[in-house]
Amino acid sequence: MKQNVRNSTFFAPRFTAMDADPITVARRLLGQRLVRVIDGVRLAGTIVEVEAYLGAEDRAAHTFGGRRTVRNEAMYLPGGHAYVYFTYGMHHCLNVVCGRRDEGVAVLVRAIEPTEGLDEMFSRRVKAGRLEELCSGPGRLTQAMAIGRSLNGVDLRTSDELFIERQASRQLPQSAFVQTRRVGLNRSMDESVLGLSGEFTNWWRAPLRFAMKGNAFVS
DNA sequence: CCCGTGATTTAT
DNA sequence: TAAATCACGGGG
Repeated sequence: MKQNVRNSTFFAPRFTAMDADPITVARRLLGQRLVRVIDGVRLAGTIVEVEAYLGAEDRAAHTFGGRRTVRNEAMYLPGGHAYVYFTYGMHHCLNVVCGRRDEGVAVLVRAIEPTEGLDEMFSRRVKAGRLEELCSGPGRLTQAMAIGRSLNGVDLRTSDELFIERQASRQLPQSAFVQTRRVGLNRSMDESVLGLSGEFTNWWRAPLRFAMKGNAFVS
């Protein structure tokens, strides 16, 4: 039975405050609701884990050094757009572009706590495991929600296929989330480099991963 | 720990 | 043209 999209939750207010810097947006995104609509069916979950990528000065960012390629072009769109890329020959990753046009900054969505369309999401996952593994990981959540390159560059503030609904009425207090180094980065980024700001920064150690404290759906 | 997988980037 | 890389996931 397909869920009728014309219900109250479908018209929940959109989360649109994505034109700030990626660290601010990362914290704001925790607790918001990521929504994917396919054939009128809602797939949704609460964002519980994200990572900030700081652009030209960030060794781990696809836009490091101001690099502009066909792949990362969407990351230079204005804040509020989606940057979806394909990696390791089999996984897609979803990023929320932040800041202003041409800044090249974004937030990677690493995990959500699934709340709607669980059956549909399980059926899309090759390995249907426990609920805690359904959308916990950047590649897992894109597979469960059928987020692929066709959604690269869409405006999350206006799209009816992929968007974010305002869930938490205010920003989470610092005590509600943990901050750690980012996952999956090459250790060569451990060397400190002189960033654009003129200060030495260690991008491997930089605490740019944000996760809701004690949440079982964090990857 | 290791490997599948293939687009993208970088080196030659 | 070839090699290396990769914001990962699944299996041992």
